[in-house]
Amino acid sequence: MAVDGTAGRVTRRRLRTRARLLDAAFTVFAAKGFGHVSIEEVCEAAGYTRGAFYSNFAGLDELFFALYAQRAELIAEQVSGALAQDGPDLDVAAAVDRVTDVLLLDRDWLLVKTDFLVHAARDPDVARGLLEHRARLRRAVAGRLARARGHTVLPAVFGDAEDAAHAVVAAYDGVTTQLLLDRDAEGARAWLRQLLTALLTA
Amino acid sequence: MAVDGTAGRVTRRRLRTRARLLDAAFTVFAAKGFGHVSIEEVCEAAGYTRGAFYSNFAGLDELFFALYAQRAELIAEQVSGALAQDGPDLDVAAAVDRVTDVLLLDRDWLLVKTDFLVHAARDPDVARGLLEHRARLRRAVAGRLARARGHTVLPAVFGDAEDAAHAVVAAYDGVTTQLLLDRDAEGARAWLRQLLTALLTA
DNA sequence: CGTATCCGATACAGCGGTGTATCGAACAGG
DNA sequence: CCTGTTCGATACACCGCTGTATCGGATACG
Repeated sequence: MAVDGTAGRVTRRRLRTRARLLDAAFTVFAAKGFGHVSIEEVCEAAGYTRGAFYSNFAGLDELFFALYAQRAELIAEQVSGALAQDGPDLDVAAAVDRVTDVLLLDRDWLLVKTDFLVHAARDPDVARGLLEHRARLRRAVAGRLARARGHTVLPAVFGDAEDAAHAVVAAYDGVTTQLLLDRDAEGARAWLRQLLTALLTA
Repeated sequence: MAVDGTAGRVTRRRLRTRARLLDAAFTVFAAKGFGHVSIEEVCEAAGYTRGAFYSNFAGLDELFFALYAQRAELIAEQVSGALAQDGPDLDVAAAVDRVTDVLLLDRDWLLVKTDFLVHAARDPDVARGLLEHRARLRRAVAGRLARARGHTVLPAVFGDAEDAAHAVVAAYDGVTTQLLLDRDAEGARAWLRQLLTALLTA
C-alpha cells in the first residue's frame, strides 16, 4: 500500500522504521549505486526484513525517489540558509564559501545525487522534477547575486542575474564531476572559488 | 578465457562478433543504464547467445570497460583532430565550435560516459584510468590555448594554460549535466560557448 | 486493562539471470 | 577437399531475489 495519505491511525512506529529504511538506503545506495542494490540489502542494513519494506514502499524505485526527495529538500534548506545568512550584505566570496561547504562536503550525497541524475536522464518525468528543483535553487542564487549587484559588478557577457546563476550552477556541476573522481574536497572548494571568481568579476 | 593476447589463430569471425557485441552493448547501456542491463539482453540485441558472450568477455564489467575504452579512444581522436584542424591559427571560437560538435552531439555517448563516471567514482582503480584520460585531453586543450595566447589574452585569474584548460573541462562537464536533463543540445552548445567566452577573455 | 487495529516477521512459490560443460558447425591452412 | 582448431549454440544446475499471503506480537485508544 506504500503511501496512503488519508491515514487511519498515524502510528509512531511506522515513521521510525520508514526513517530507518531511508537512512540505511542512503548508506547502501552511496556505497554500491542504485542498480547494484537489492531490496534485501537495504532491509538487512536497516535491521528489518522485506515485510517491513513492502509495508512502506512499493519497490526500489519508490524508495530511491523518496530518499532523493528527502535529502534534496534538506540540502536546499541549508543552501537557502547559507545564502540568506548575511543580511542585505555584499560579501559574495563569503557566501560562496558557506554554500560550498554544504554542497561539496558530503561525498555520499554527491554519489547518490549523481545516480539520481543518471536515472533522471533516462526518464523525462523524473527529469522534469529534477529540473524544477534545480531551477528553484538557481533562482535563489540569482536573487542573492542581484542583491550584491550594487557592490560587485557582473561581467557584461551575462545578460541578467539569471544567466549568471546558470553559470554558477554549471561551475558547481563541473567541479562536482572532478571531485567524484579525485576525492580532493579541499582542492574542489578552492577550484570552485577560483572558477566563480573568474565568472563573476568583470 | 576472454582476453588471450598471445593469440593462436587470429580468427576473423571472432573480431566481428566482438565488435557486434560492443555495438549492441552501447545501445543497450545507453538505453537502460549499466546496472539495469543483463548479459542476456546484450546478447539478444547483438543476435547471439550467452555462449558467444562468455567466449569474448569475462563478465558485464569487462564488457562495459572495453566499451568505454573503445568509444573514449574514438572521441579523443576526434577532439584532437578538431583542435589541430587550423594550423598555428588564432580563432579560438571556431575551435570551440568544432570540439563542441564532437562532445555534445551524441546523447547516447553522454549517457554511457556518465554511467562510467558513476562507476569510476566508486572504484579508485577505474577512477585513476579515467582521470588519466581526462588529463590527456586537458593537456591537448592547454596546448591549443597556449598557441592562441599570443593573440587572445587569458584572464589573470588563471595562472597558466593548464589552469585555463581545467576550467574549460569543468565548464564542459557542467553543461553536460544540464544537457542530460533538458535534452536541449542547441541550447547547450550556445551556453557552452557563452561560458567559455566568459572564462577565456580577460 | 481490554481490544481492535496496525505493522513487520516468516514461509512459500516462482522467475530470471548466471556460469559451466559439452557438442556441432564454421573456418583457416595445407 | 581435408583436417585440426576455434567459435558460438544448447542444455543444465543453481542461486538470489522478488512479491504475496499469512500470522503473531506490538501499539494506540477507550
